[in-house]
Amino acid sequence: MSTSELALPEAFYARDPRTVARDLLGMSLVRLLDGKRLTGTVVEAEAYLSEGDPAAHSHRGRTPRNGSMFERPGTAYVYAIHGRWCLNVSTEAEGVASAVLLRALEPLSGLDAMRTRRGGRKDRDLLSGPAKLCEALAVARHFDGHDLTAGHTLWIEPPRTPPPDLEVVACPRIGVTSAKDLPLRFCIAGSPWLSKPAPAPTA
DNA sequence: ACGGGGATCGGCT
DNA sequence: GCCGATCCCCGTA
Repeated sequence: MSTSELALPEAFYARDPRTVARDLLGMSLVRLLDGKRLTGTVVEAEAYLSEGDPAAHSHRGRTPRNGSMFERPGTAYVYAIHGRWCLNVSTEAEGVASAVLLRALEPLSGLDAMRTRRGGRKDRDLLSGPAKLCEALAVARHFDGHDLTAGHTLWIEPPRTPPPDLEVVACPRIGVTSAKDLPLRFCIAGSPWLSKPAPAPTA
């Protein structure tokens, strides 16, 4: 069907996951579903590093599950945790295991479909968590290995009207049991759409 | 408003 | 069999 020319290219993802996570803030995630366009603005993302990061799934080497983390930058890595799906993007370089986890989005379009899929929860809770956004956008295991740079069915693109001067805060990641203190969670400061509040930016 | 605990299930030991 | 890169419900204030 349709293919978007706007999808962020491999070169965007072929950088340090911290840089990619920060630069993804303000971008639009687009999901084509049943002829409808469901979109949201990325407001929260976490980096998982290829080296010195015991919280990364790839820390103990390649397995059948985490293989997409090693694929070319811009490849989707979808994994299950506690019976739910979460969406990552592979970063850095092919053969190097690093990724950015999409943790929260601000709803932009296709809200009715999202509300249906999320069981009529408050709009505030449609996309405010890594597994919530996957449920709202119908992202599941079949997207593991999907090429997000192809502009097909699921991709990320720049916003129509670029927001002026985004204020970004970095803080520790949510839910990890190791490497708790690394400031690898990146949020748009003051956004009401985060999975959890983030500290105020240090002036 | 906030925090504790249970549900849930695929992947790995 | 155990352990999560989670979510939701149900207590308390």
